[in-house]
Amino acid sequence: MAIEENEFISNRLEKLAGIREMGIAPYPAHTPDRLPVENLRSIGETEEVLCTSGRIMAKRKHGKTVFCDITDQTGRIQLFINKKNLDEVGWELLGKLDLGDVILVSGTLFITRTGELSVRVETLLLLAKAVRPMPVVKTDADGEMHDSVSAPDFIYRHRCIDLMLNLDSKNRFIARSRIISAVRGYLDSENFLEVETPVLQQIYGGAAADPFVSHYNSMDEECYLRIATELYLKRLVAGGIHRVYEIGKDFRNEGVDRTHSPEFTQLELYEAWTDYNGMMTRFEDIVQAAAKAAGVGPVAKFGGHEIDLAPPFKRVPFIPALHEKSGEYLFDWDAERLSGLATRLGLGNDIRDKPALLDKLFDHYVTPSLIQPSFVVDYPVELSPLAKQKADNPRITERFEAFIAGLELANAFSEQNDPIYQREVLEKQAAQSKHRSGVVDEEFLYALEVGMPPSGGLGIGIDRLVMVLTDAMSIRDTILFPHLRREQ
RNA sequence: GGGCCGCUAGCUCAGUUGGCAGAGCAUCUGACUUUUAAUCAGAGGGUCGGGGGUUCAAUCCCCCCGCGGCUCACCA
Repeated sequence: MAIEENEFISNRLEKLAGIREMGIAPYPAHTPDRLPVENLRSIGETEEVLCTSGRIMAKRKHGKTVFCDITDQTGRIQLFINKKNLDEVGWELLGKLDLGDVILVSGTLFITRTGELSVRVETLLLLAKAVRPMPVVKTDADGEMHDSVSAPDFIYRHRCIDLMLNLDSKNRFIARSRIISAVRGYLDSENFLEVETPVLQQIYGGAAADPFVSHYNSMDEECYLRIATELYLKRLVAGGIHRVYEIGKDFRNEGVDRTHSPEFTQLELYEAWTDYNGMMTRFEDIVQAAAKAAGVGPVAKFGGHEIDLAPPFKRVPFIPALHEKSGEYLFDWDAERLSGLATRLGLGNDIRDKPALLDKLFDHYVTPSLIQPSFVVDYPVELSPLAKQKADNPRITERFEAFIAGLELANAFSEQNDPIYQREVLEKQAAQSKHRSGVVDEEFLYALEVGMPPSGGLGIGIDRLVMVLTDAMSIRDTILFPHLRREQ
């Protein structure tokens, strides 16, 4: 299929043909040594002939002088191209260059009358001709952007354009990469071992979510994309890898919104000889490391809030907080009464069981107030099938969820390691839940039966962490290629 | 899946109480040897998301569909 034609593309294709007719290869195989644009800036004025390359972002023609701005990953620099400094071929080539073309230039560096460091171009080489035009962004004297690309679907579908033109977006993805790197660095320095567990699973578990279903032809069996790594990582703890983590994609076949993506990146770590208190410290440490990597100070700005990231984070007990915010002792209400309240609040009327109702009501009453980093602790046991109960109160578990800016960022608990209790819970759950077809993960239970040391486990939504640290209002802005419906 | 909003030139967006489709930037032609949102003169560029309906006439009103955003539901 030929590329879609329009005035702009055919225009450029003609120039491309013209360049070929000149005997110039428009996509040469390799380039001579070049300096990053940033290096030229730090060198400043010089009579030495230097070489750099980049994409043409602006072109200002003045007869026999042409000014171009080119950019590479390190920055922008102006080219001063004068007919008298260039050979005839170079000058003819210049006439066939457009915004977006990738070029290589060499020349000396000088400062123009208006005070801008510029390359006095002596040789000009084309490295890649752009046949598709890209939007032009201009910044006026007040620093205001004109014609920036803002349509969300355009940005998500053509991320290459977004990265070229929207500095905020580019910086966000750089920050994301550095955050993940810093998290790894922290965990590695604490002697955690990074592992990889199956993405393609015959039994999925570790969370309550609908999976993506696939089919393995040669085995002729149904399989699933993982929804969590939990049940595999705990087998490793039982096996003696006492500090272990995985950073990877989980897949949940559920609705998409500002804070949910069908494939998202999760860190799960498990650590023996500690409990959920240890996980709070780990979470605080990881947030510190990530914030530092993202260049965020002790106070992060997010959606107009100022968020103080300095530890220790606030502890908010689940049940007392719910009682305080709702003004009612909801934990003592029965399911019917809770359901009535939920319905009146417009929270949906199809929820029947009490724990789910409490969770829903907590979301309504308490979560929006959790702007500053907070650990919601001591969840009702029914909401936490894989967590250990408190020694002095079996109705609640040693579990926390971490919230920042009203976003749930992490979930952690003292891991349940009683194989008899765990089997009961999982079998009951498998029988009731729409998410399981009556199947429990026997290999996971086998590991608990062999014996797993007391451990803490922590899962962190990396995309949401990036949201908080880069002031992104949608999870899609933190994912390079978010899932979109197919274009018709 | 429900509700609301949006879709107009390559990009950002006006607009029409239903009557020849608009601007800035970008593109093309010309002028210009230190400009920087360069400037000046001229030109081209549209299935007004798609389909159907109402009407003398639809980009505009109605219906269906597509895509997107927000929101609700779902979601440990």
